[in-house]
Amino acid sequence: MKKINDKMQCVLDFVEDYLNDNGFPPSVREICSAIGIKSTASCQYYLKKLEQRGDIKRGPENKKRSISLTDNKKTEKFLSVPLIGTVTAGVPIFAYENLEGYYPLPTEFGNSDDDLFMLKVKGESMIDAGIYNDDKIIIQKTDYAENGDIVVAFFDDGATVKRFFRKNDKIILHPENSSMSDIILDDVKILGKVKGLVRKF
Amino acid sequence: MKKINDKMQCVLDFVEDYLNDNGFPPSVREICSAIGIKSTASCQYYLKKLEQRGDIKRGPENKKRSISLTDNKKTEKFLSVPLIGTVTAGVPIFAYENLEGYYPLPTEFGNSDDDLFMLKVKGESMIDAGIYNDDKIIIQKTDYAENGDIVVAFFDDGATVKRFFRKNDKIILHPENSSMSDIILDDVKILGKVKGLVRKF
DNA sequence: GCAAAAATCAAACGTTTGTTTGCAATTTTG
DNA sequence: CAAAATTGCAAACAAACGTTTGATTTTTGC
Repeated sequence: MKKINDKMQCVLDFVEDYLNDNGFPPSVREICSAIGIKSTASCQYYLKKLEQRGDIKRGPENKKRSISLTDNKKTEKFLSVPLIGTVTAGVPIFAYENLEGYYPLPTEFGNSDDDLFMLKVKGESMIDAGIYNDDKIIIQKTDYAENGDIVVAFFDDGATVKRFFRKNDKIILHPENSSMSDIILDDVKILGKVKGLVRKF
Repeated sequence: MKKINDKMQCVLDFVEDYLNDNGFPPSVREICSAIGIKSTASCQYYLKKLEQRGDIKRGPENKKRSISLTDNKKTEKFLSVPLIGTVTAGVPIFAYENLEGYYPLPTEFGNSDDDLFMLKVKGESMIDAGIYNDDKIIIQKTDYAENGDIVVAFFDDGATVKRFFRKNDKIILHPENSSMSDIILDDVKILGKVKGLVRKF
């Protein structure tokens, strides 16, 4: 009884697809007509087996459309991190206008998506640290940085990615690019630390 | 009519939670008792408003439990790509033992997860191309490559990442690292092309 | 080839559930 | 304050749906 056969797979596939397409589960009769069986009893028959195998779960008796996928079928946990478009002076970073969408990330980057965001890198100022133009960097919100951290800081009316140092009461924003020079400031607004990046070739 | 008020928010929250907990949507009456209203008509009233605002979607008339969240609420679509641990000679790459888990990726890397996999990079042979040790690279399965592609090839009993060239009937696997030299072969088994990477600092 | 098991069906039944209607209470607005 | 809009209720209807039963067909194992 542990084996899965064609029809069972059909039912399972259909339920998955239907859920993906509609956001709610199919009814028994919808499954019937989808996989080409004429009796709802046959469908029940398969559903019972799929439940026994642990592929699906069914709600309490008589609840309409109460089929759900079990965890081993459900997509694994992941983070959904806001991808910020442009950073402009004045407008708060996380204003809706700046939001380009949400980006899925594995949980290894954090436990909650609350303190993470992403930013598209413009420029070559960090190429020696392996951060290239158009990379999407993953940033953990914080206003504090330690020496050597790669940070996103507010500078010159926009966000900039640099390596951070504090020396003799001055802040040094160091570009990892031998053709560029350090930015030295009295104070700086730090948006977060760079925790990772995603690149598309 | 564009504003959301407490009760509407309650309904919306409940629907979201219910969907998360059960995998299928609540019925109108369940919403009623959850948020403490006694008439199903009142619930319809809120559901209609939420639908007008675009927060939820409702299925065709009379379909039971056909509430779904709209895309701005739904977790966006994403890919679930297998992350391969070690590549060993003999064992098929996609053997279960080699599978370290699944990794979420945005859909910009492909439409289906079928032809993608990921690999953890070991070594420094591609640092000049911005691929570092311990990076996770995203690979599209293919056995054909064009000049200049960064490929994953089977070489020396394992997978190696190199830039690919074909010249005078020879295959050149070129490491992007000035301290390493080209590998020249008569033939090579290509596993795929590198499409992107994910790095964790 | 035959008996047992598995798969499928049609039909009917009772529940759950979406929908509607009409009216009352409350809040907002001019 | 009166009119209008909003919010709420109870009740009843009809549609969609899950479930069950018992029979029929198909497959399987010997």
